[in-house]
Amino acid sequence: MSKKGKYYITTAIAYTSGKPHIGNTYEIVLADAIARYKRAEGYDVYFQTGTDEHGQKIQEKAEAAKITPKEYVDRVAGEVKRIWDLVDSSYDNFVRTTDADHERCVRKIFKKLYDKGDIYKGAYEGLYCTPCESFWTESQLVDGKCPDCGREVKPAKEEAYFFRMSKYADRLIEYINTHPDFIQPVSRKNEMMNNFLLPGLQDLCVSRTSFSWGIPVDFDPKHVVYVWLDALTNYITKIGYDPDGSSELFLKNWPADLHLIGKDIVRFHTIYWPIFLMALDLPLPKQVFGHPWLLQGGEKMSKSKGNVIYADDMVELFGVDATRYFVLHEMPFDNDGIITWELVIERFNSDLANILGNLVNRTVSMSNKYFGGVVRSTGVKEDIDDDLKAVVTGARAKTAEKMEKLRVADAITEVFALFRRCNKYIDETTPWLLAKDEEKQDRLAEVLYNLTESITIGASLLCSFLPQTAEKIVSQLSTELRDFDLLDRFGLYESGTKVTENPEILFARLDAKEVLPKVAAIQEAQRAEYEAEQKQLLGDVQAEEENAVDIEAKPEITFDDFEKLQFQVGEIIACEAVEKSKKLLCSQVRIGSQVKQIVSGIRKYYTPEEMVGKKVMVLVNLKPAKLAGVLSEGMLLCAEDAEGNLALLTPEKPMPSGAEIC
RNA sequence: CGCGGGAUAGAGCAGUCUGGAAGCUCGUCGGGCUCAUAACCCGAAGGUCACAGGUUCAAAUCCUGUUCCCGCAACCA
Repeated sequence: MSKKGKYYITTAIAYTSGKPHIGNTYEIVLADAIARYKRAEGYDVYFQTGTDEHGQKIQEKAEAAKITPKEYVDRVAGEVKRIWDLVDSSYDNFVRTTDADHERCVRKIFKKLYDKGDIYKGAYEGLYCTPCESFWTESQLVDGKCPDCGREVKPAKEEAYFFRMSKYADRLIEYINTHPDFIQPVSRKNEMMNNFLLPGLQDLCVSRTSFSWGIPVDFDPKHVVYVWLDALTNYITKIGYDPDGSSELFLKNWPADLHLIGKDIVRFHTIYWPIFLMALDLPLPKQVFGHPWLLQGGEKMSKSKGNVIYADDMVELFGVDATRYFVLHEMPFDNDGIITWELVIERFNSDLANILGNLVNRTVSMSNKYFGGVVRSTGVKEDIDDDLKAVVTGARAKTAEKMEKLRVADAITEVFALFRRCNKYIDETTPWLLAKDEEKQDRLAEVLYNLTESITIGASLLCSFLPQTAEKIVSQLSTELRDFDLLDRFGLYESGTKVTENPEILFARLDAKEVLPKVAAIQEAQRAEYEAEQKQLLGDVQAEEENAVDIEAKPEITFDDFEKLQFQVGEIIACEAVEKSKKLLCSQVRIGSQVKQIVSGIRKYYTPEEMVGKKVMVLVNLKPAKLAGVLSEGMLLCAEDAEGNLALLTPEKPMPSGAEIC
């Protein structure tokens, strides 16, 4: 086969904060299908995946589990790799950001960028969001909250290193505009341009001192390298990039042909990553594809709902190839896809069992029944054969066209169109009638030959998507998967070959009534596990000692300033949760002779029932505002500890409603 | 008026960029067939393409407005 050149494909490396679910697993299967397909087409493919193992979140998780971060990531990375192997992914390299060679190279890269002046040392005074590991400026905050996750940000100051993003912004904009295929699907490109590039890029803080689980900065070891700089560079470090001289593998494979990632991290891959590469004087990847998500019945998967679907559960119930088939077939191109157990069963039965499995089975059975298993080409053709042959020999081109555009779901549909055509051919030729006619034995043989040949070609196309099944099929036909270059030719199946005598059922039909109870058991176990985890977390919190709290001091105010605030005792006479909101309670508060409606973010700490009857401290003259669409005419005062737990303030002795607080 | 995405047959989706007879798969109903895993093949029913305007010879597709849904964000008052 003629070599078509190299093809370097990567998935995002999985963050090792927990076990990946089917939505995460989808990415590796998709990448694997593309990698296998490209190999079959004759490309020299290098397929890299792995795990992203640094960061504060992991450090915290490890502490919670009372093990070292390394032990923690070893455990999770092992789990990730196990699942990747379980779904038959054919990666060439499974990388971990804790690998020594990666760490060494990241240090060098950081140093190089520092020496070059693209990274400079500064002091960061700003607001920090712990879960996102991100600093934000006042102007970036949306209503005082982290614009990424919406959680609290804390004032923090640290000495830090910054990357001059703005220096490269114009070049990046130019690149994106002149390379329309760079960001796929296109809708994401506009998002990046409008939201980040055109408004202007800020310099990015690329080091942290607030935790230690990361790669130390070479020349200033109390800093660790920002996780994204660490993670993104795996695409080059792990194929042998080195500022002091790169390996053959790197020189051959870079730039990457495709970074396959989830749509949530498009920003990092199409803005920060290209800019880092420009700074290193390296070419940019050819394409970044931000794939959509699989949603469980239209909802996001969450453990608390017990609706998370894991690859190993699916594999156990349906098998590896059925799992691969579902995620590949059901995932649309740029909108989110839906997965439910019912849909999986439906696809399994109608496509895998009925269309494909049954076709192979009936074909092999007929060869056995009529010719003792021997498949012979007799050359007794009829016009009706032509359409079959046209469809079969044209399938490769059709599939290739879809794959070229990364339309993997459509590509697999094309392969199944071939099998559907075969089923139709059986009806058109009615072999069972031919069998009854002595004079038509040669025609019958030719029909079965055509079918066997067609299935061989179909299986050869299928092998990128369902490798095990493709192998099983050709094994039943006593032949081998055929080279892609030969798939537009009909008639290469060796005449006189004897197929298997007892064809194994490829996919036994499933009965939803039997499968769904197993699903229910899985979901129940998940909920139980979640509750146990929550209980333990709660226990840990309670066990913690009571800590005094220091908060940042505000500027001194005058008595006149204080006089502007009017506080009164209010009695809560009614209270209900605010719909469409997770945190808010809406209370009717009697203050003297008037009643005010006040919305408070305390749902986590008080139920509506226990609120009623309380005498509380109210800031009365605050300008009314709408929260989550509900009018709020004041503020209930609370004390807050370091964890953000809240307690309402109430008069220490009984006081009437409306009493002034001064 | 926070940002973005969406609304096409009972279900899941394509088609929208580049206007030109509403499509695919599943399900339902009817028929055919019996080699096969109650599988396969053929046919039918089922849609005012969310709603209302507009542009056009022609709109699911372009424009304007409205409603509803979903992410994210918001939500400490």
